[in-house]
Parts: sequence; C-alpha cells; structure tokens
Amino acid sequence: MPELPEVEVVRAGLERHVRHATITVVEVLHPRPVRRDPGGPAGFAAALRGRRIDTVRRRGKYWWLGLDNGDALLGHLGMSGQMLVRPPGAPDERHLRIRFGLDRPLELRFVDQRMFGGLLVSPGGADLPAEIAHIARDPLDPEFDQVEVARRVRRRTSGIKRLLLDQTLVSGIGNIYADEALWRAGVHGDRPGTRLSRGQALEVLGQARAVMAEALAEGGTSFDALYVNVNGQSGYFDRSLHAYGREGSPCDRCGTAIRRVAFMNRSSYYCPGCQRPPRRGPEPTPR
DNA sequence: ACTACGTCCTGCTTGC
DNA sequence: TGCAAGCAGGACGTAG
Repeated sequence: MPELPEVEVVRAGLERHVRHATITVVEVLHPRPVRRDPGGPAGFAAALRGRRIDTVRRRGKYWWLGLDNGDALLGHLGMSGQMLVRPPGAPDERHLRIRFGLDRPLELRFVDQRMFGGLLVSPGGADLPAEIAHIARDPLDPEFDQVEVARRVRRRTSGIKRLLLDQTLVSGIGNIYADEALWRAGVHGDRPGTRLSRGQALEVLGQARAVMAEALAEGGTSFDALYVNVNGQSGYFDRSLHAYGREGSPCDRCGTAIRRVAFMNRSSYYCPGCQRPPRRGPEPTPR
C-alpha cells in the first residue's frame, strides 16, 4: 500500500530516469485508470504525445510530471499501482494498464492490479494541479505547519486516527503509518481530536513525520535502475513496524499483545497496554 | 463545515 | 475438490 514514503521513492525514481525525456507514444490498455480524465483515453493520449517532462513533484500520495506546455500528468497509485521504468522489449506485466514510449530506450509503465489508482492530464497543472488543490501539505513538506494542523485537529470531534487519514487536514498518511504514529505517541486512535492535549496532538503529528522519514530513508534503494521489479508494497520497512500487522505479537515497549480491531472496513492495530482507549466514545470491537 | 458510511476493483486466503 | 465469503484499503460521492 503505497503511502507517502513509497510514493516519494517512486517520484525520485521518475525524476532520475525520465525527467527531460519526451513522450512519444501513449497506449491506454484499460480505460479505468484514466476515468478521472475528462478527455477519456483518446484525449489523454493526445494531450501527452510530444510533451517533454520538465519536473517531477509530489504532494501527499499524489505525484505529477510537469510538462513543457505547462500541463501536468497527475497520478495516484491507489492500493496496488506501480510506475515502472522498463526497457522497451520487456514482456508486458500482467496488469499493465498504460504504456508510455519515450525518446530514449525506456518505457514508462503504469501497472495496477486493482485499479484504485489512476492518471489524468491536468491543464496548466505543472506547478500544482487544480485537481489536488484540496489536498493538504504533507509532513515532509518544508511549508507544513505542524502547529496549525495540531490546532485544527483539536477542534475536530472525530477520532485521531480518522483525522490522520483525512488528506484535507494532513496528507500522505495511510493506514500503516497512522497506526505506527499512534503507537509511537502512545495514543489510541479512537480518542477524539478535541480530547487531545496540545502536546499530544503535536506528538502524534511529529511521530507521523518521523516514521515516514525513517521509512523513506530505508526505501531509498528500492527503485532500481533499469529493471524496476520492485512493487510499491515491498517489505523493506516491515521489520521496523511496531503495530501494523502484528496482531498477537508482544508490544516492543510493554510486552502486551498487539490487538487488531475493525476500523472503517479495514483494520487498526494498537497496543492495549500503552494506547489506552478513551473512556467514552466508540468501544473497540475485539477481534 | 464537519461527520460517517458506501462504493469501486482484483486476487489471494480462508472456511464450509 | 469446489465455490463463496472474507480481506486488503485510498479517495471520493453523498446524505445527514
């Protein structure tokens, strides 16, 4: 599940390998990944053919290629998306959805099994696509204002985990890093924002930034030069996780068994020993 | 403005 | 052995 660190690894890989290249061919093999592009597959392809890639940027889990005409190719990897750089003769991946030919012996490929991700052309979006104007700055953005975000968190009644996943409040955090940040801060995800102290709100946000920065540092090598066989969900950071996916294992801090509870059609992992549930409010469902 | 929930997708795993 | 349910979950639309 690509969250901010994984997307940043992809962004850096794209910058290294395809920046300054010109797109010569666009082949849309499945319409779904361009569903958000008003031009549809044909318009999408036509708008990109002949364009040179000038910049490669990211905000939260979105990334985009700034093009020489001021437009942008905006992308989101969703759950299972990958942007791969391959030699043109390489066999098609099973879930290859979009192929870009370049003016160099490389192909850019969007591969996505479940197609929650997608690409679109953003007119005039090279600096910041209008389509993601609602996405907040992420914790690794130099202009991220942690104090202001903490203030906003403390005015919201939703549980802190839900707030961490709200991309209009703070972007880039997904289910895994939300659980890790909360474990590190010793705060239960069901605690309402309004019931966090100023220090706790700042601590949770600071831990979110820290865990994602550490994951990024460990993932810096996962985007290989020519043969990018790495998928966005690679396990390079798994060893460093303290909560996510560790149901039943002893907490690394206090030894209590990590618990998994249902949360918004997914799972939350936490330590009942050092992340005490709020007294009032939703009772975590065991199992 | 905020909150909460349903939906989209496919393939692997689990259970009867 | 076969088949269906369960599970993974980010972002968005919608209703309240």
